[in-house]
This record gives sequence, C-alpha cells and structure tokens, in this order.
Amino acid sequence: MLDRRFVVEHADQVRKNIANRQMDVPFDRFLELEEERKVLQQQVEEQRAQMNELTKKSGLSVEERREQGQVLKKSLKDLEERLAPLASEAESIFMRIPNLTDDASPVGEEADSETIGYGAAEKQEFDFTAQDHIQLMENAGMLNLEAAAKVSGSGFYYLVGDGALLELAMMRFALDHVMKSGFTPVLTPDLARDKLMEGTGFVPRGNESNTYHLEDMDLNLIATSEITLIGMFADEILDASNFPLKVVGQSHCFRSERAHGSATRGIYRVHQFSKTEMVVVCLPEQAEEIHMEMRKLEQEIFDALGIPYRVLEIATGDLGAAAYRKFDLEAWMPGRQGGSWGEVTSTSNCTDFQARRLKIRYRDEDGKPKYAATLNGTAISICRAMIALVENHQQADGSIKIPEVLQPYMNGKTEIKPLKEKGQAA
RNA sequence: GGAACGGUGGCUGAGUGGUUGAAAGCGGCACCCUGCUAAGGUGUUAAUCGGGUUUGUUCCGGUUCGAGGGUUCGAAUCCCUCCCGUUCCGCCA
Repeated sequence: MLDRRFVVEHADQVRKNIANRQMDVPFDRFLELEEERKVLQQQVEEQRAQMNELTKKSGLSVEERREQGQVLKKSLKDLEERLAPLASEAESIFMRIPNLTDDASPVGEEADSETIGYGAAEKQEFDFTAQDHIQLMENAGMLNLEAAAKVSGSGFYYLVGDGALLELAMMRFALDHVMKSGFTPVLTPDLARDKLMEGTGFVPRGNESNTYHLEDMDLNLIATSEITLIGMFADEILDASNFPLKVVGQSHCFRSERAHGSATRGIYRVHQFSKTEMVVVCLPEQAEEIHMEMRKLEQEIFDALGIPYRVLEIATGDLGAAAYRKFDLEAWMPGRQGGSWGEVTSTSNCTDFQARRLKIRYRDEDGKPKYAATLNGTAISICRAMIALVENHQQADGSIKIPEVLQPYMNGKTEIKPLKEKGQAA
C-alpha cells in the first residue's frame, strides 16, 4: 500500500497512475469518504479526550464520575457508529490502490511492453523440423504426463531419469550463480498463512484466487517462495547496517490457475513447479541499482544456458499492484509452431509498497523507523526454463545437448539421447 | 488431538481495575572520565494517526501491552471467542 497522506495530497498523480495501469479502483469515492472520515474522526477523538480528562480529574465522587461518564460514553458511541462504515469502506478502497510507477515503464497494456534487449545466444536455424518439449522429453524418457494425469490430474507431470536430474542441475546451477553475488540460500516452509499471502499480493480465497487454500485452516500452498522469504522480515525493524539483505529460496510453487481457461500443452502452465527465487530487502535509494543487478543475474543465467531471450520493460497495464517497475525475460521456444517467446523470469522493484503492508522497516540515521524497499526476481523457474532448454538445444536425432555449465551437475553428461522406443522409461 | 503455563517497547522482563506508555536490566545514542583498550559515571531512548505551527527535531490530542468482542465512569490488569508460543502426554516421518 501507499502512504495514506501521500495519496490524499497527490490525488491527481494517484488517479492518473490508476488509469495508466488500467485498474478499476473507485479512487474519487475514496477521497470523498476520506474527507468525511476525517471530520468524524476528529469529533470522536475530541470525545475521547474528554473521557480521558474525566478519568484523570481528581476531586470527583464516584457518583459524579459515573454520571458524567455515562453521558460522554453514549455520545461517543453514536459517533463511532457513524464512523465505522465510512472507515471500513475507505480502507477497502485504499488497499486496492496500486503502487506508483517508474517513468521508464511504457504506458499501455500488455502488448505495449517494450523489448529493451536480447540475450547473447542466437536463435538456432534448424535444418530439420523442430520438436516441441513434450515430444523431446517423452522420447527421451524425461517426462510422463499420462501418469501425472492419473495421479493428480491435468497440470501435473512427472520428471523422470535425466528429466529429474536436469531439474536438480538447473536449480543448483542458478543457486550457485546468484550466491556469488551475495545471496544467502534459504529453504522455506511451503505453506503460509492467509495474512502473508495477502500481504505479498496473492488472494488466498474466492474466485480470483490463483492459489491453493487448505480447507478449515489458515494455511495456503505458496505460489512462490517470495511469499515465505519476504515473510521472514514482516513486522520487523531491521538493522540497516546489514542491508541489502539478499536471500534466494528454492521451493515448489503451487498455482491453481483457475483464472486461465486455456489448456496450454505440456508443462508451460502447470499447478506445481520448482523455482529459485531471489528476494532483496534494502534501503529505498538502493532499490533501483539492485533491480538492475537482479536483471543482470537473470540474463547471465540464461546466457550461460545458451538460451535466446529478449528483455521486456513491462508496460503499466501489466504491472502487478506492488511493482513500481518490472522486467521480464522471455525465452525463445522454437518447439511452438514457428517458435515464439515465452515468459521465463520476472523481476520487480516494489519500492516500499509491499514493506508498508507487511511492516518491514529499518532505522534511519535519526533512529526513526522507515519502510524498507523490497525486490524480487526469478533466478530460474523450472518448467519454462526447461522447455526453452530442451527445445533450443535439440538435435536432428532428437537428442538434447546439455549446456556446459550444467554438465558438472549432470555427472559430466554432455547430451541426453532419445530412447529407442517411446514410453520405455515409464 | 489432550493438558498446563504463557504472549508487554530493538531485546530480556516487572506489572491483577484509576497520572503505567508502562519499573528494572541489556542494547542503542549523547556527553564526561580515560595515553590506548577494557571498565566506570551522567543523561537519553516505543510505534502510529490527526490537529496546530514562525515547515518547526516545539506544542495539543487520539490509538496501541497477540487479535477481536464484552463488563466498567475508568482495563495491560476482569469476562468471552480466536490466533500464536513453550512444556508434558498421545500420534508419527
């Protein structure tokens, strides 16, 4: 959330920002309510002040106190009852107001996001018909979708043999890479309370929810370890001399994907996947530089894997509520008909928006608590990165070359060969 | 799941109805002492919202002792519900 005072004092800016983000927030209603609320609030506070004064005043008999107190109490209650609905409506609108936006973000919808760079690897020109990741991986005995459908339903998958090893290799490589930049590895809980889900921008329940909620319990399967990583710092006043706090988590991520009806083939959109996620808590003035560093790390990982990609500066209409600025990496996926770009990473600078909601603070030079800045970014997200990897590194015979940087994590193996007969591994 | 005991400021920890926003200690900060270090001395040190203001580290007021309700003229303190923690028991990888 934003600073309440700022919102009122910069109403035009906030209103314009909501429009740029193509969000539907009844902002002017909020301003109205807020004005009424303030008037009432002041009356309530005045009444309370009188009550407090009465309590402290000496030389009154118990009867006198009781008599005067009861009168004050009643009028206070009336005022409070008028205030409550105003305050709660104002609050619910207030919580929906999105973060401000960096001037660098193009104004517009998803399609208006700008390509601002490309990876080091060139798109391959195959002299054969490219296969998609399902064919490649099933033929190599790396993937079993049928068994997963039987066991868990659509949107799940088994990684088998070299598929399983490849995931572990990619995760470990990405982890080692970001650790060189000072990120501390963290394994987090896979479940989190509603409050944390909401605080990090996920909707735990209802139709708009994209996450799994455990029935009758205040627990949810995490949609990303960002939730639990950020949660470590919630409600804390941190020692800024340790900033920036850089952590990298590895976890399974669970998404119900109810909002998307489109049944994307294969493992592009799934209910469960593994992801290595970076999270940083820092001073507001450090955020931009760290955001660039995180983007660079993401690019380095995909460059090292030899996967062609483009870098997008995300348009206002496609920013999450918490993001002030966001970069996505989209990898080239040649197995799709004619090939196309698919999102593989995303890094957001949330400024102090997320921290304000979750009360992540530090002390400034004057010893006053201030809200920290938070950032997050994907180091590697397995299904999608794996699709890009196998499709870009496929050979005419259906074998898959393993990028050099992964070979040490694959027991020195340099390529994955297709099985002679389909389905043999399962 | 059952039982007992707890949840107070950056931390530890007093406080069972009326100047208690909260003793004390630690930590932090400032100053003093000190050849250096260590030790010592004095003072200071919660957050948040609103109003006022010569926009100002100055004043006034509200709220906050896990959360939410209730009792009361008055609640950290009494009652109810919920959440969380510790310990013991049960179950179990």
